[in-house]
Amino acid sequence: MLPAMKQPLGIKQVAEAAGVSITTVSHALNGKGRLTEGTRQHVRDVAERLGYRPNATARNLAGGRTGLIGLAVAQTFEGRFAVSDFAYYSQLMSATTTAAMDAGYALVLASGADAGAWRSIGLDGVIVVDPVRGDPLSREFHAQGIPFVTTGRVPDSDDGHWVDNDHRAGTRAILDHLAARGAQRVALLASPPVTSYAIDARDSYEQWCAEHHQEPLVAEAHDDLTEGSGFEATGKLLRRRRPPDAVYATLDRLALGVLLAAKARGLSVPRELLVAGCTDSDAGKWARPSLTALALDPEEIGRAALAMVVGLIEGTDPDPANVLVATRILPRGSTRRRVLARRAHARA
Amino acid sequence: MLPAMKQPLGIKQVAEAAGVSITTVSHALNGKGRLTEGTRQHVRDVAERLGYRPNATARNLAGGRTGLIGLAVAQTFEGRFAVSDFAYYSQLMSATTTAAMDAGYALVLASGADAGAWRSIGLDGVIVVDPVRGDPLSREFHAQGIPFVTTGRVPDSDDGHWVDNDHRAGTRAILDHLAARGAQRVALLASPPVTSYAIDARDSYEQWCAEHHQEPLVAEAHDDLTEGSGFEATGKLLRRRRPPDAVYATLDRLALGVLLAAKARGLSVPRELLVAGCTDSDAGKWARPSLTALALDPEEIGRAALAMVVGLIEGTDPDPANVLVATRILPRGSTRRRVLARRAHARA
DNA sequence: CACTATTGCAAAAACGTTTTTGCGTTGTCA
DNA sequence: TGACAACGCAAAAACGTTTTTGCAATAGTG
Repeated sequence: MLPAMKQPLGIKQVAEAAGVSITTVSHALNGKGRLTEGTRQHVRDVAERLGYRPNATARNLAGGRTGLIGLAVAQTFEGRFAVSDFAYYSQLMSATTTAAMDAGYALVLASGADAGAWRSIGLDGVIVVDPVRGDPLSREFHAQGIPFVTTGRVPDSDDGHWVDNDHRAGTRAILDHLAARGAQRVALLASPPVTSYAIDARDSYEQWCAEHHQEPLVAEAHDDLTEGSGFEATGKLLRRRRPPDAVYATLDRLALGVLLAAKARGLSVPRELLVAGCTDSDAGKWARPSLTALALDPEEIGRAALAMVVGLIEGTDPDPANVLVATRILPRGSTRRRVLARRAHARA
Repeated sequence: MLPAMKQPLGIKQVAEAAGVSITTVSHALNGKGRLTEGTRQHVRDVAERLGYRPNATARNLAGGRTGLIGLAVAQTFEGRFAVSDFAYYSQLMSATTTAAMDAGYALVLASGADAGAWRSIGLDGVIVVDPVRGDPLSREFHAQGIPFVTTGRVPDSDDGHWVDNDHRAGTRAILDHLAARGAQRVALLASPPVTSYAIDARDSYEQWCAEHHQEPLVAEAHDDLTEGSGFEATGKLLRRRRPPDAVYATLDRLALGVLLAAKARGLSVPRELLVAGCTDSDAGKWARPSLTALALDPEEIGRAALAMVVGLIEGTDPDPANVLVATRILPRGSTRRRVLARRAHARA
């Protein structure tokens, strides 16, 4: 079968084959203009027979929109688009993609590593995930006049459109949970305060400590935000003269590191140390003891952010400009204090 | 600050401000044409000062490319883009995104649920993940003449460009591993044979059984491919008159279901039942006993697929048209048979 | 010094649509 | 039957770039 001299199949060819003008073809296929149903159907048939697909780029140029929404993860690690490293990101991305499709948009992915890479893509709007202080991505999109919504707030700047987990309430709730399970001295294992969630957790923690007459005890995970960092940071906490009897880690992977560190030092969880982490994940569910989590709702975050950015794009100014998504506590083994254990603790 | 009457900032405005033609602006910014270095720099300065960003859509229309590569997951569940449900997909997607950025492309995501959604996006190429039998997505892209690469082969059609895990070799290796740990009667817990990996695993298993004079024992996970399905299917296996003493599940989540089922029946893993799963995941690492896995390499798959589709796009016909990526076995607790256990088994 | 290359830039044609405008033709009503 | 609206479609102008072509002015050559 000789491949026919591949002449481009455009609206012009369809018009010719159907014996009408390109205007009529466009109108017929898009349901616009004034055409007899007969003409409309005829054109549709011809287009179908020829297998015509309108050129998306040309359509975008004429229509002034691309149907693309960007999803940029601001917090990257060594330039990699490390979505798979955190279940939260995976779920957020997945739900956002589904929501975007439902709204007639497609999602374009990239890391925030270089803002320039975004320049060559025509985006109708953008969702910036976990913006950092003085976020370059947000600046870029603002400069370009592209509507954008952030997931998490831009630190030191409360304006703009954003969707966020209610970290303040959540942090207080999980600290209350730990206290209710007998914790007398809760430490915070936190990521560096470059994102709003890290800042919120820290602030709430300190406030909570003040209210509960506890001395704040904060360890910061350096390097990456993995189990290794959590392990290391926990080591320092436990070597203190007055070690904590509970740790709340602001990320599940850090919390898993706490479990490992406890095990390495022969500390029993939850008997001698209560552990809770933020963000639920499979790993936490399967760990032994299973990890009590402050569950965020990345899927709702994604859906809300998408709805908001679509609102911005399509002109219906979203009101309110900010959305807080509720969190909930999933109590599991790592904070399950048995009667026996409680007595043992009381003696200590 | 009154917002200035927002006149569009295009190449025309830059040309006017710089006192040159739009041709010169285009040439200056793209490093083409014949211009004095002075002119070139002058135009660049003006463009910079005005904050000019070329319109991506127009550029695409003129240039005939969009810089977009689609990533379509063919196997969807109830229309959702369920990337986050499987670590394999998350990692594949993440690595592919990074690779795409490095190659100067951006990745567009969508589920394979409706092939039509892809029509309105101008894609230079597509990666179809885990195509199913008679894959509608592949058909669509083939019809549109868009270069595409599949990750996993299209069942019943070995042609086309594809990248795949070496499931045949991997399956044999993991079965050998189980046999070496004392398994006498290995069952296969498989997903429905709609994708090439499911088919490959099944074929290899049956072949291996024939060679090792074992009666094949296949259970199929219905409904979804989650722990629940694995649990249920395992129940049926274990209720047989001659139950298996080892199970290989073609998906990690199914394998986790096997662990749960064993626990529910009071069967000790690995002493009384060996368990292995395909694809490594955090959950498997943290499970107790930890799950022996046939680790795939989604990141390499993603990178290879991306390189291949870029090759197709840019005309350098990729040779070979097919790539097999090696797998490796990660032996963990679920197949760790101790001396004592082996003796117990020998007696049984 | 005449003739040809080369240089530096501008004009214009593409890219493939959508949308606005325009213009005959037909139908309606007084 | 004439005026006017409604109808059915075509022509042409956008959309904002890139790329090809063209044309002076300058430099190089015999």
